[in-house]
Amino acid sequence: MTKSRNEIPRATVTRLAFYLRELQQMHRAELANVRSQSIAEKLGLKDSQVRKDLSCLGTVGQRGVGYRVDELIQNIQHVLGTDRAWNVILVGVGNLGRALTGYKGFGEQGFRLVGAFDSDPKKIGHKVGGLVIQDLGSLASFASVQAIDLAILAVPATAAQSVLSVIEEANISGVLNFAPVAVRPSQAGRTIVQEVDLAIELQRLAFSVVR
Amino acid sequence: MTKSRNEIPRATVTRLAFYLRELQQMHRAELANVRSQSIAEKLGLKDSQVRKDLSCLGTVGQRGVGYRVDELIQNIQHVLGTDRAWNVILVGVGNLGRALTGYKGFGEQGFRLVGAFDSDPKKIGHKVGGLVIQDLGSLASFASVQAIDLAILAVPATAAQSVLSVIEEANISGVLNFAPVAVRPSQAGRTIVQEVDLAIELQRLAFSVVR
DNA sequence: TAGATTGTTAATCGATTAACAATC
DNA sequence: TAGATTGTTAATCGATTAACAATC
Repeated sequence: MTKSRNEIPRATVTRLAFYLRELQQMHRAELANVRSQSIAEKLGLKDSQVRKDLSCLGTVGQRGVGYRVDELIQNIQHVLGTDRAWNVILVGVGNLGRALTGYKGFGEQGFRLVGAFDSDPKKIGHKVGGLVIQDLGSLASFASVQAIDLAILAVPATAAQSVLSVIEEANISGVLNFAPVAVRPSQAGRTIVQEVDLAIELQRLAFSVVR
Repeated sequence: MTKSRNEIPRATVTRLAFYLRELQQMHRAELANVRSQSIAEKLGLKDSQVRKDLSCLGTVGQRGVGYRVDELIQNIQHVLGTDRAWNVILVGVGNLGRALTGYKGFGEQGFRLVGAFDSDPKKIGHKVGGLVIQDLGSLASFASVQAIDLAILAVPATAAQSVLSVIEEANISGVLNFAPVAVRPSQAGRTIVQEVDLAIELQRLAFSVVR
């Protein structure tokens, strides 16, 4: 079978999100049009790469002119699924979790932080970033009322796998895992986990510097 | 020209850092040996992928037995360059920056946070994570005395590019950029920048969930 | 030895790039 | 029209995988 029209390569998806970031900035600067070369230069890519990626959106450019910034933004958001709001909860209100509740970037891309959970009784009831910290035990009932799409997992490594089970049982479909351990969904193929490890990013940088 | 023995693909470098994380956990659990299949299962990869990656280390496995955990750890750290300590500074003590000073994972991988800088006079002189916040203006002189290897850039998007110039002038060779904007080193090829964007990670997750 | 697991090959798959016809 | 820039092709490059001989 040949590749369907709207199957988008993972590498392209990542770049589309970076294009979006630049385009939103251009939009704020009131630029109406942009060429593939301008985007490419900002991100250190080839212009042909940018055009190839953008062609996945279902053709929006004008030959001789370029792309409309606002149209591109809408198209990318539609492909990424961020043309609607996503309800997100934070699980684990430690050092990092606390910072994430104040992170502006999530809201700007349509991710609404609507709940915060922890298992430490000393934290429960206190507020963080405008949210009352709730007990992990009430996650399932909360999720069934609130329609939660995603969870940010920011608990210690030792707790990550078992907390993931709780998240899975609450029927949350995606997890962004900041815990420095690989967690695996128990039921095959239900919850999607995306790993983020800040120390690993630093290691990748270190490697680049040494070479 | 054929590929040199110690050129390691970027994709492999990233996975090696993940292997390292698992191996360190196994080491703490006092496991002496490990098979490629065990590592693969934990991370959702193929065993042949793991073996291929590990073969970049210059052969450490024993047929019929597996790999020695401690040997593997040392080899990966050597390749990544984290078999020595790295001096890191934080630039931008906002919400996220503050959390990063308390992030244990950096220290565990050999990254020492040795300085914190901000341009806000109200913050200067105060302490964060055991470090006195210094003025951005004193970054260059601090770096010349302290031998700084890397900088974590956690300033607002609007400031990122100009602060990068300050970092470059201080001869710091690598920057981990958390600012949600692409920054480009001014002098060609000197400072290496690695982008991390937490909102983009959430967008990638959203895409996976929708598909 | 028999059983297990690596190291490596070759095939396949996916991603990047240069080039240029199409066309605004 | 002339100039510019897209959209797309085909070539190249890089990464993944199955399979199995080598060997502990």
